[in-house]
Amino acid sequence: MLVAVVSDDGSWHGSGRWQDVRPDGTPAGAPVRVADLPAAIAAREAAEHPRWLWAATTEGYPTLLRAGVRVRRCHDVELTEALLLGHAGRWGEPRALAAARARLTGAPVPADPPPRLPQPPGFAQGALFEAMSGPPAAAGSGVLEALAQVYADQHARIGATGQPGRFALLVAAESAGALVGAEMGHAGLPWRADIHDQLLRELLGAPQPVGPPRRLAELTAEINEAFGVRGLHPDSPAEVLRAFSRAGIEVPNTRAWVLRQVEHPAVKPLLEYKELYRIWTAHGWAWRDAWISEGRFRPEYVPGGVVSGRWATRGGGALQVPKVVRRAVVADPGWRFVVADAGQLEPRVLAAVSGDSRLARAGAAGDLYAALATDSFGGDRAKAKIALLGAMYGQTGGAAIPALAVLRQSYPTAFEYVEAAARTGEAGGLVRSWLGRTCPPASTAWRDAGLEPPEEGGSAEPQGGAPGRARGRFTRNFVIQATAAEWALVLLATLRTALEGLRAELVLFVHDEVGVHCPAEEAEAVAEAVRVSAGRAGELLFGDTAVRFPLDVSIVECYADAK
DNA sequence: TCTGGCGGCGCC
DNA sequence: AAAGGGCGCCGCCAGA
Repeated sequence: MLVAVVSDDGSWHGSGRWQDVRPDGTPAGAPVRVADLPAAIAAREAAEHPRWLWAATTEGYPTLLRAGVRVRRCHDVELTEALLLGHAGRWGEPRALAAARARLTGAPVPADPPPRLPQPPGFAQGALFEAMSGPPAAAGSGVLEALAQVYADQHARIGATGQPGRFALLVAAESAGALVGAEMGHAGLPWRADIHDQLLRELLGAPQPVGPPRRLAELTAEINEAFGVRGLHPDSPAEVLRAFSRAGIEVPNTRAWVLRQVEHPAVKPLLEYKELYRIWTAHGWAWRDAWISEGRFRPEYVPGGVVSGRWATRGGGALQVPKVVRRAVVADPGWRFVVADAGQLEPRVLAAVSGDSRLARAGAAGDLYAALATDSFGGDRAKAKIALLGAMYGQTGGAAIPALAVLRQSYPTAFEYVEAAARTGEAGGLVRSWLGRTCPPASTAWRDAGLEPPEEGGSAEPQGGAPGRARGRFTRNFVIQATAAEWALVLLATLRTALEGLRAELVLFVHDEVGVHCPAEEAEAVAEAVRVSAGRAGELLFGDTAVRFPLDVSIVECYADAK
């Protein structure tokens, strides 16, 4: 059963209405008013586990979670609309429920509300902020009708895609991902502020009332001494470039890998400075004070926030936590982390989607690169790896050239799969993931490249030169990265279901890695659930394929000890 | 003084 | 080992 649901005032903790809807989107009963939305949803969820049809998971689900209410399934109209618009080559059009309905009725299409700003928990979330942002778009009368009407239309549009079964799976996974994202934000990642402080002091020295901590100040002095100057700021690329120039060394920029090739006494302290400076500014004491509360790091996840379908976060940098800082991620007493990451996910995805049976046979092995090396690269694993990475990312030079030639020769089907995606992109066309997520049109890429977008109707014009090649690399990678993201999303959704009935909670999801926080006695069961879910994800996406998707699973007390 | 673009680096 | 694809975040820097 599908149940359209809306909050009367958008708060999701007062009254609301719902209405049963048939799978084709036609109403299956009259609207029903409920006085206490969280309580009513909880009761109905317990009774029958309906699929909840709502405008956007981000609108109400966090509030429901705070009220202790979880749901098993939903259909997120906004995320689905974004997928369908993209599939139709209409990337970037407004995706909110109100916009989707306006397109159906011929009314003027309202723009989406601007995305919220990054906001650490507890900051300005009171009445003032809510008053400033106004009532949510999905409140008020007519919303139930809009939900049913737009759902029916989306149902029909999914059916009209080239691969309706796959696209339906994508829509279901995207909605499930939205639930997981909210639940992970609610649960938070266990984070020991005291250990964080201790490791910052070990790395950086004591924090100072004003200015950088002791170790950074020392390194600044060392760098100045090495250059024979005073007052140089190591964090100013322009000043560092000038200092090297005065020393007779011309470098194109001050990136770490460039400096590593330079012989000069300033290089060593500069490299150490960069590393520590990054930790201080991005994950130092200020970050900890803003983002850690009650022993938890609660970033705001944005499922589908990246064009490839990967998640993004709003504030907090949860997907870029430096490895050294992960020592602060410690399970509660008596609890463990089960951390699992997919090994060699992207080449396995290429093997599966391309239908290259020879590559798929290699993908059946635990080490795909090694199997590939034995098969065609004379046992040279490094060369096999370079070949695959080069093919997926569009590398054109260096050591990749001979490796790519071997790949083209021995695995022509897989090679052609990514080549075709690159050609399509360079010609201004669109490519799709396995389940049907579609890349943005070329005009977007051109804007990103600082060029004028093409004239109306000219989006299929080929674009030569560097921008065209850049778009070719983008579409080449998109078909792989977006499909890998789908595999991970399906794994996540499957795992979420498998964890029902346990105390275990999903607390971590980083592209191809998941983390579950659970009582120690549940750890083995959780580890097994993750492995089973990975297998299921492969089957759901690719059906009968020789390719396997093995996981590295660790049971640890500290995240830094995973793998 | 404020702001957008960019350099640089963290993660996958 | 590097470069190639995707991001977010920070501070610098030049221009309004």
